[in-house]
Amino acid sequence: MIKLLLYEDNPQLREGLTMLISGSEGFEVLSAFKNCDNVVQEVEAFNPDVILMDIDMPGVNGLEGLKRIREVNGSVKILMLTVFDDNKNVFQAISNGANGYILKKTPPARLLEYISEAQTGGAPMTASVATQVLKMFSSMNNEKGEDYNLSEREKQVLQLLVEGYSYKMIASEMFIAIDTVRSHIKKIYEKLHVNSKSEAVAKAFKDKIV
Amino acid sequence: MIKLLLYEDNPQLREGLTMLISGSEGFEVLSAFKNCDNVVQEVEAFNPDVILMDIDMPGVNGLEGLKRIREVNGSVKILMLTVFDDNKNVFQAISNGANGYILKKTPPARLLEYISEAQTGGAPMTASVATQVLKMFSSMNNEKGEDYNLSEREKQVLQLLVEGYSYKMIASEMFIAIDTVRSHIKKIYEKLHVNSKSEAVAKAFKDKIV
DNA sequence: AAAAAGTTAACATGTTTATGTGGTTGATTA
DNA sequence: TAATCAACCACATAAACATGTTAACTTTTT
Repeated sequence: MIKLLLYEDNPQLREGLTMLISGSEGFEVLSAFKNCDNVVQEVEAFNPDVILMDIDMPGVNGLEGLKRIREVNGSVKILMLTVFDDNKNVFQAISNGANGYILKKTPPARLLEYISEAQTGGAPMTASVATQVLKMFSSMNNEKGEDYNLSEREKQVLQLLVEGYSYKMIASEMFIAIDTVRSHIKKIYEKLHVNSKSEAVAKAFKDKIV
Repeated sequence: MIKLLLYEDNPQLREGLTMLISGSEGFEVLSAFKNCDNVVQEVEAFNPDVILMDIDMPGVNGLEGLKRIREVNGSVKILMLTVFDDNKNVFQAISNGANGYILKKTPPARLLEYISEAQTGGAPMTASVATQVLKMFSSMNNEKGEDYNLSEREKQVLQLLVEGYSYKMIASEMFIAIDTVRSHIKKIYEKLHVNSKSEAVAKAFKDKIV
């Protein structure tokens, strides 16, 4: 039996969702509220498995409610409900520890699946929301223009440099002579267009070589 | 009618998926291949709407195939198929422009939905995969844990170290004696719990001090 | 098969760092 | 007011690093 709390300001939708969920085998809505004004106390009192949280509510809204809950409870699953797949809200919700982000137009059967998935550790999200997430993900990640053509061995050496190994330690770690380490490093400097260990390490991070 | 190409090395699964998809109203598998060796030519020849791409294939695997397609075609929708929800592969696939990432155990009916969603611009992913994505998302966005209590002056020195300045250059840049630079750096090492320039630089990046 | 690139290694020379010990000054805090 | 801390400076020594040259051998590419 999955126990839920519901936060939704629209009375019709609140009633409808409660009826739908509580009327389904294995689901029970413990209580439903029209805003998050006392969300912390309510969550503590009812100790639900999953919370359905509308984003747009008068008073304390869903994002703020999410934050408040996460300050005291990191384990309850929270599914955000919204009418839009709004970029900004999605980002906010994810950063604040929401477990999923689904649209209100989600068909009832699917909604119940999503709740189950959230309860078992999944992060259900509608495809349109996932699109936003993926866009953000790839935009904030990498551009990594140059390749630098480091050979395998050179990458290994650079990796160890980054980890703070001295030439001597690298030599012993890689079973080669210290002079060979020097050779590799010289080559690395040429390829990265740097001339010191620190610069190489910095570049390795910046350009995500390691 | 959604036109698909299928890449999957397992003959049974390949046949099964082809039968399933082509046997469904509104879907058509144009062709199915057991590896990505000629993926670019095939995609150009068939011009599909959606591509189902297995990750693990002999020869050119799915991730490499994805990359090759994206080099010449940014619009075709590509859904990655895998048996696991493997962290590393998910990351790779997303970075390389996959439109969705679904598990092979996905029930047939749901698979068809996913294909439709991808075709209309969504990014379907199973809840378990989404969990990985969200974890990565919030981990790369986190605030630095420790503060390390670096003084203003120490931060400046560290900043210059990261940029590859030698002690001498730092001294002249900051209008202080080289021995003072040493003092600062010693203090920095203590505070960061490191004992070499490279480690300090690496830590500066990792913990977003600079 | 020839050319190019990668890996290994040695030798030499000068520079830079890491580390220790010592100190002065001025501002903040207990 | 005494103590603490940040910022400053100096001298000394051993270790680590940067740079140059040379060269044998292997693998990959052309």
